[in-house]
Amino acid sequence: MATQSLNEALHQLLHVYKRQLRAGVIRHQIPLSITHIRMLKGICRIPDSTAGTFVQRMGQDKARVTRIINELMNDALVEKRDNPHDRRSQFLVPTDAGLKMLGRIEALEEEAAVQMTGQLSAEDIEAFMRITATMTQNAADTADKEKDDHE
Amino acid sequence: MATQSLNEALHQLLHVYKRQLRAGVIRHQIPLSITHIRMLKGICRIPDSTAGTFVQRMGQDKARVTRIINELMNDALVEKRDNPHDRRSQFLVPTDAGLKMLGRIEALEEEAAVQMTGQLSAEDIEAFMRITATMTQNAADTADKEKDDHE
DNA sequence: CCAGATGGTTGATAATGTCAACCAATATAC
DNA sequence: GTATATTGGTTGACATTATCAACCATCTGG
Repeated sequence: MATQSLNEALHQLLHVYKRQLRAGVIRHQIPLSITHIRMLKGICRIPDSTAGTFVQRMGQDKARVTRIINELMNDALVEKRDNPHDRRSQFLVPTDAGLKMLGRIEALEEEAAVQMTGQLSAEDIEAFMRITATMTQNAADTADKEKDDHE
Repeated sequence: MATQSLNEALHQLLHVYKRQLRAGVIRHQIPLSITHIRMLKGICRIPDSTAGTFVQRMGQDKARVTRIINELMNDALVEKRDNPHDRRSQFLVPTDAGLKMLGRIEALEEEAAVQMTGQLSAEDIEAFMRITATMTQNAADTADKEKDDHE
């Protein structure tokens, strides 16, 4: 298998996917970047969200997670609540405006998925989900292994 | 099919893939970013490369392509040659140093591909390539359609 | 009680990506 | 032959993404 083509295929997919999302963001008039959208979505859907749970789940740098959360708070889309179990940490909850924004985000994501998957069978999509889950796990395992090697 | 999971699967894949490549860049001591690597690779492999052909093939913004080329020239990895057919345009060719760098790039990409595809069958990989080609085409078609709509 | 670890914050920087305005050259239409 | 439109590429500017380091407050384990 040409390794070149796997690498290049991934690059191109990443690129067009992001470009498509950005176009959708404009079309749906969502005043948020892609990462803000993902995070707001997560806060709306997952109870007891904290900065730390996003670091875990999204694999994002905690500095960046903090900044995104602050920007969502500045936009009055989420609020912080005390975490009675750990005063270092705060729970994140959506505001009414955040919940309303979620509706538009869901429309955007539905549309993006439909566009991406046109002409693909349900089997193909399921295979894609399974294969990308494996690839993601492989890549994450490699990174963890490296980190451990450095320690 | 949960549209959320397709979107999130793509985000996570993009993220871990890039992180893995960056780790590989460090490990192979390649003093280039991912985009510089892709472009140098393209220049080494494809005759009559110009800024314009990269814009076409990689779907990248021409401003960015120009900047990357300039940086590769500054690093003495590529050179420009006159294009006798069009004085606006220049052919890009690798230098000896660029060709040597290609060897390391190929090692990096081979390793990244092997890591990503661990535990996947040849059929899975082939399915992945086919499905991502369709998705990339779908997303690109959507973007082109939109652009036409605006004109 | 205290050293070490953890959750989160801020500063700084690099890479990626886009848009706009521009110039030189080419192509097209008349 | 010439004016106009288009194209290839350049530069300025800015936003988003991503990371690392240093730090503070708090928690954990011995």
